[in-house]
Amino acid sequence: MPVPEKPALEGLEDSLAARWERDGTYRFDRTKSRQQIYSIDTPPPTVSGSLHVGHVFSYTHTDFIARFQRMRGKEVFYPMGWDDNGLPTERRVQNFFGVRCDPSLPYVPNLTPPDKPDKPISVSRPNFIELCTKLTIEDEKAFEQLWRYLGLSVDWSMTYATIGRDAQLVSQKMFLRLLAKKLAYQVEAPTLWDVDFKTAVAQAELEDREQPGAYHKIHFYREPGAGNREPIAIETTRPELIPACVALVAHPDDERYKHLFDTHVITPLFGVRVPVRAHALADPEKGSGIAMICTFGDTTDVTWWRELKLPVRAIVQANGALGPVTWGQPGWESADPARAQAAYDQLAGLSSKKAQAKIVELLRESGDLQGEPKPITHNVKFYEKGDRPLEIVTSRQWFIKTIDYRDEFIKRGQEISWHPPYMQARFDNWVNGLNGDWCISRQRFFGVPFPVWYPILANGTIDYANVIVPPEERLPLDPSTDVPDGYSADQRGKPGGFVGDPDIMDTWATSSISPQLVSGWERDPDLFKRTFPLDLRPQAHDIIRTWLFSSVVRAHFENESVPWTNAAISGWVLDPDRKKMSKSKGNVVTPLALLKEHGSDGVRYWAARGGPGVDTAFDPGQMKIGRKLAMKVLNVSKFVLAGDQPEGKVTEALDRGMLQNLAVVVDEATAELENYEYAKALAKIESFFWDFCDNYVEAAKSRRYGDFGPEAAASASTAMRLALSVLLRLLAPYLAFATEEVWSWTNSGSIHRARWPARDELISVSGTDASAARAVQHVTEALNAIRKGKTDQKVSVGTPVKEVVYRAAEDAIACLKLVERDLKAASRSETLILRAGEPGVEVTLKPPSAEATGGKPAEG
RNA sequence: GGGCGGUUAGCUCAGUUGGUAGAGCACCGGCUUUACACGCCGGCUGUCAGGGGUUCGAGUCCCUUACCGCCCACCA
Repeated sequence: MPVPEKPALEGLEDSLAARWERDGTYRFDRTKSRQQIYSIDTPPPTVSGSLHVGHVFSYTHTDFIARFQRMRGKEVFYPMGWDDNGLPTERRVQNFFGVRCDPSLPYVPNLTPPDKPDKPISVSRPNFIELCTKLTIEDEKAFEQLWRYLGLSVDWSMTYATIGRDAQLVSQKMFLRLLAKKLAYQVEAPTLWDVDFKTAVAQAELEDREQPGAYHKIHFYREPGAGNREPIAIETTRPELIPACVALVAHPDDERYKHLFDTHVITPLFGVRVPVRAHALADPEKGSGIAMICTFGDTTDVTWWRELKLPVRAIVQANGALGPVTWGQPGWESADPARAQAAYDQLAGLSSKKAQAKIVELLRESGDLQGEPKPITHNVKFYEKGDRPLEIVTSRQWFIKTIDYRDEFIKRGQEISWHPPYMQARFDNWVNGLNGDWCISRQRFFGVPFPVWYPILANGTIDYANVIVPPEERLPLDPSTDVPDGYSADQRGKPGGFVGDPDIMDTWATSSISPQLVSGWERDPDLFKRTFPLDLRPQAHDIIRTWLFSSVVRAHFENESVPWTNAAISGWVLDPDRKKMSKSKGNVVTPLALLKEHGSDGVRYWAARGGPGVDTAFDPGQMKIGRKLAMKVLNVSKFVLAGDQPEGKVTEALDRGMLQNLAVVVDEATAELENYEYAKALAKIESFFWDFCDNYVEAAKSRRYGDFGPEAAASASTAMRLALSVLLRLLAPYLAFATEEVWSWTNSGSIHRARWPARDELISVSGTDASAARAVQHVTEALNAIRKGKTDQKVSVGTPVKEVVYRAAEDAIACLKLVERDLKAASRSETLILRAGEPGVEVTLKPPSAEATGGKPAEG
């Protein structure tokens, strides 16, 4: 392809993306050995949302590394996944199709949801999943287009979906392996619970939100005959949980309450006899210093309940409302059951919030509320996607063991190279701060089901202790539709029959197996051998505690290995208020519009300036600069490559010095990129590139035009072409489009499969004499001084002048003698005098000629 | 309360093992210069967050304070 007359960036994204696809430029060659392969565990973006500028930022970082490794000669394994699993998709499907999932229904083949049903229709879980797939497939196409336009060098023949068949297979198989090793277990226990989604949630999915609340001072009483009848004042923010109170607790050293320890007190309204206990977690400074333990108000209650071995009196149901209670029954003993019942009946069926208002009335009437509630704001735990505070509900859930293995996880963390290194501390902090095993079951529908069933005993109760496990060959399966071996379908739900586990796996339980999923674990042993453990996990820092941690757990238990050897943690994109861009309102920029406006190379350049782990400001100004850089690449390339330039030996000092300096840049940039410091590498490359354009090319230009004969010209053009070739390759990971465009003018293959530059290809041409390298630096200084001399006299730097006298240190002058011809030509002076001495420059203009004076009127 | 990161020119950020403060943008001025006006040249701009210490010498090392961001713990 010839050098174009007017090179342009417009349209390169579409035309080159199409060419890369046609030529299979990024196609993974799976015949290469593990040594030759560089494998990436790409994060699958959530397709139910939309891609934002933060995604563009971090995915581009991965692409820099992928392109660098590919040019270094590695065969890059770079798949892309779609996270179409989980609650966001489920909610969208419900609204879009007007359906609800009912796992008890059988699968209906070829189900089409009606247009606009009046009320949601119920469908089976497999049908629901089909609809999810149908909806997300469109999103995935749009995402792929954006990634192609941005220039991600992904092998698009290797995509996966987190709800896909393989993802289910791997998730279920790895779960059964954990079960067999007793690393997964189920237990009925208090669990953090979202009352709207009606599902358990994990520690990692919590967030705190500031909420208004109030301290209520309420009265408990000592048992008759156990001392004075003065009420004991307890401060609580959740008076509605008084009926669930199982004890009071104070600090063991608290003198105010020591006399009450191991005595009993009576709860207000309900007359329940509860013990007073001592526990170090009770804070004497807080409230009245003595607290109510309820089953369960918060996680501290759970701790106390467990450690003090207290009974359960649970009142909050799965839907968040207070459930029915018959007072006087075992577990609900009361000194006055009729009174307790009368009070409780006014609370039953109400949500926590409404029950609280009601019980305040009741307490006021009975005189057990001291003063008025004192409003406060406090942090309350929420499910990160939820709308109401979490409750703690006792339910049967699946767990993966983690707390007993914390030390092993920390050791795995040490086997991973973290980029930047300090991110490892976040991992260590999280692991050391774990306070319970990992709850992986969710009471939702759109996700990977637990592939197990339970027998139903003759009396109709479910025998959870004897889990029915399928052979691995049957996976993936859905226990709500599939039937366990040895049973028939009509035995489902019947005494003597079976029932499927109704739950699905937590989103992190399924996404944590992405290393095994992409590498073909247990499905493609050949691929697995060549890619696992992977070389790189790129991801953002906010999900170290979730995705990164859970992936380490799974690989540790299944593969006895780390899942990958490098973790590259990218920062966030911040808006001008220093808030995370994707979270604050009204600042989300459509990525495609951004790419169209500034060009993909412009946006890639901006992304490249945010180093690993560094939160970076959204800055269109940087994108403009990137676009200018890309444009400059096109233009200087046009100059260097256009026309028939003579080839020959590189003999001139200026040329050899420039190539030597470039060799240093190659070494430095390579070292930075090997260390995942793509931003630092770019800064060095870019700085050299501009110096090359503004100083070297300017100084060598006259000679290359042939002003000093063909051999001198050949030296210049040969050196320039070599330098350009190296610079293009150094810039290729960043400016994927502009560099490919230029490369195509003189090469047939893709620059992205070209060899990464090495110092040898430069040094073998330039030699290594230090004076030549220094001469280039001195030429730049001299040129700058001479240009300043001209600018001071208000003439263009291209103006021919009569005489230039340049003075500098003796060794600088000695170097400049080597390149005197070039300097004289670039300064456009009839006479150039180089002199050792105090640094300085004198530029003598030509006397104004008759035509010049006549043609240009003097300033007024 | 614990941990991690940050605070350098109006803005965005570099500053490797301590050795006279840098780049780009913005701003101002000059320049049709045969690759490029998406260009070229020049100029202006700093108590390196505050305080203390080590040192001949600190943006850089140590201590400390403040502020910003994130993570965790606590939230009766």
